[in-house]
Amino acid sequence: MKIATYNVNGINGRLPNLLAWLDRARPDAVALQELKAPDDKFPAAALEKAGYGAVWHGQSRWNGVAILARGAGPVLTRRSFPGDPTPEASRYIEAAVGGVLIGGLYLPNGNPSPGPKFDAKLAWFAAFNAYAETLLAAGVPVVLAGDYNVVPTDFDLYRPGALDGNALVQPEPRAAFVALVAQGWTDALRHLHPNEPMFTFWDYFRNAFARDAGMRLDHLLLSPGVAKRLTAAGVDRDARAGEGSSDHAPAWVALSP
DNA sequence: ATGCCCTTGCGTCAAGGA
Repeated sequence: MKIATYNVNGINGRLPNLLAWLDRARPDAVALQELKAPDDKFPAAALEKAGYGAVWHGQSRWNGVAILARGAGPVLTRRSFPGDPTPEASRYIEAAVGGVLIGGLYLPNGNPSPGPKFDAKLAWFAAFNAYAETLLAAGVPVVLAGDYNVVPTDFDLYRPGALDGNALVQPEPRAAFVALVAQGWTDALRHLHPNEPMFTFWDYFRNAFARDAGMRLDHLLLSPGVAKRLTAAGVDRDARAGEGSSDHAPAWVALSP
């Protein structure tokens, strides 16, 4: 079973890119972020035609998350999590696919830092960590997949110091990510690739992708039972290279049955 | 210190992104 996370940066504007990647990568389940589309503009018919059922939580212009499942409908469990400080923003969706509970998240960016947006990021992160702990306590197979808007360490960044002052690299969100993983989750890409950066995002500015001036922002955290089934993990960089691509690339894990 | 580039909306600019 292959599970991916992909910040599409506008699902309608980049629908051809998304469909082409689905056709190549054939993931069984996908968490999507930054739909930038309200619920009634979600391209359900086009995805259905491509063989994917979907549940979504849209919002006009910003945010927006969805979960896709190949050859099936994801079984929706939540469109926000208990304790979400800003449930009016579409940043979480959760569904069961193939016996795995998938939490799809889009954590607030938090810039500029410091400031109210940074404070809101930390508040969202703290509330999410509390919810994640209840998922672990439930003992069910879970994958928390999404754009965490955190560069966990300097190794996850093309040049240490390149983002000084940026909300993505501040000690507080980094500590929150460490605390989340410490609950018992496995950071799948880092676990299987301890010596490669595994970037998932490259700025549109300054020819960043060609220079490989990237960062690792998109993560798949596995509950203990799922982690035992982990056989491979990667980033589909070719999806970032194409014309009209998102500034993120899909990240994925493969699980044994 | 800021812009670079790119998205969406009822819009020919603003706001958010990272």
